[in-house]
Amino acid sequence: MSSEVEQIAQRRAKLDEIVALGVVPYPNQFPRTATVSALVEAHGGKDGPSLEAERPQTAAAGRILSMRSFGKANFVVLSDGLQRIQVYVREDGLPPLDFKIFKLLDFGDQIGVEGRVFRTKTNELTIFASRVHFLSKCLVPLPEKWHGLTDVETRYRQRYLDLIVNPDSRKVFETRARAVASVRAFLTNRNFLEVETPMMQPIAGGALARPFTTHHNALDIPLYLRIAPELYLKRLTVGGIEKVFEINRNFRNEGISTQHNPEFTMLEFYEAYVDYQHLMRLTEEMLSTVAKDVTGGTDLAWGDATVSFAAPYRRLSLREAAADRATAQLGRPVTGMDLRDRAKAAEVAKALNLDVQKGHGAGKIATTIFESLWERDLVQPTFVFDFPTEVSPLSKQKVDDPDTVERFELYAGGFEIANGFSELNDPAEQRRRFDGQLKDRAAGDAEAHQMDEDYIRALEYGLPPTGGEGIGIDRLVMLLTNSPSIRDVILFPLMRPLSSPQ
RNA sequence: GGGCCCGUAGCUCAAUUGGCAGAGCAGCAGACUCUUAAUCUGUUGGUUGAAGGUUCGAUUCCUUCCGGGCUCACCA
Repeated sequence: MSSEVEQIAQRRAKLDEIVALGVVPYPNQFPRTATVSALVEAHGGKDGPSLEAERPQTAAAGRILSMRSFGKANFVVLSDGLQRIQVYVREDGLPPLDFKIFKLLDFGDQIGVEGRVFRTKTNELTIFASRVHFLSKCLVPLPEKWHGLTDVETRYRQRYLDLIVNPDSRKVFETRARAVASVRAFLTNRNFLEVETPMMQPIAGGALARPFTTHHNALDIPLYLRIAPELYLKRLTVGGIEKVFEINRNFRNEGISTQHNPEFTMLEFYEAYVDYQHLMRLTEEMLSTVAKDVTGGTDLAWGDATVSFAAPYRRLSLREAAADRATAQLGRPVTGMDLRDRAKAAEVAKALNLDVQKGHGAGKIATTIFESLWERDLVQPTFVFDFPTEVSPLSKQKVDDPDTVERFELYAGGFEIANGFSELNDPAEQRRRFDGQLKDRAAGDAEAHQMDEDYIRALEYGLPPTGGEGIGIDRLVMLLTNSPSIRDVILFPLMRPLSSPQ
């Protein structure tokens, strides 16, 4: 009998036998003296004779990842989730009760082991067990030791299984943690203050996206899960926090793809008295530093390519770059100036088989043309700068060019990973921009920005010239870990719930 | 939401033109006191994602549904 149900029954019966031996089935603690990782770290470089001389004693604990039995001699691979060490269990090496317990163990069980560290004849670092303690039962059969777990659905739905049997998965999340720590250190070292602003907001602002809605009972008001922290962070800049950042979740009620999860982690930072040129330089410095901290270098493997995060990054003017490629694509001259003219831009877009909607002005069309012709090819880090004002309701216009804002997006790996701009700090102009967004909204654009009177009031107190930027942490981690899907770098990506059988 | 593809034992995968649902690992029983994908002998385990349909006969063909992957659209 060895269907899953039957194997669970067998394992439960073994647990009962362990209890019958007088053992506490689920003990409350185990006093270990070292983690498996610490043992590997401490003794991994020592040879057999030096370990024989030292005879280091240890008490370690972990999950059994494989068992090789020779009857009275047995080898067990023990894991702390990060590293693995072999345990040698022989009948004449430990108390009779411990050996009885050992014989009732299964692949996947949690045990504690006391013993000394040595090397076997085959030079494997090993704990020679003098005691074996039962810590917890794995009642459900685990995936196979050799092939591991490859079914992506199960890996995402039961991430714990993925972490148990696929060491590479654990490495991704170790890397993710180091990347976040590196970003935090980079900014903190430059006197940025880390803050936390509302995740539940009465007006979901700071980006163009559809929010999730919720409701507060006591106040009886609707609330939105934030789509960006932007407007709150700029209120803090008004309040005199000249360098501020937040690393936290945003929520957008939109499609799911290999590059989109409904909740995702964003870094946003604001620095007073600087413009977008400064932000681009700071970004180059930050990302090359993070890449080095996390991977040891600035060259990252990305599929078949290598992405270099060494500064400086290529810079492309949005309209000029779009016009260049449109020229090549259509075999006739298209200029950046053409893309400022609604009729000409729409004509070019149609020639490129792009969808042009009535409400879309020249700026939106130029942006669409750029994305369709360039985005996928931007594998090496590239700043795309000088966006149309029309698609940038929170960015500051260029002094000599009101149709263009001081804004950039950073692309790498073929997708956008950052968005930064000189912040619009003129309250009157901000009100005009919001009014323009309200018209889009009235025309049916659910992602258009809402009016935020409280934010305008804050601007009326005087926001200094400020540069602000958001960096998608999940996408950055995708690049740092060579992960093709955002779900590979999010521990529990959103999945459709499995319907329970009636 | 559209298009294409996938779903077989706990895991990884087979199954010829529509003709008895299989293997390896895991499990179970046994041998084995330095193995490491241990080995050897024996062995259990299936509502082939679900429900219908066609057929003498369906894992295979058709329909619907459920779940997933890639991709397009949308977005970061």
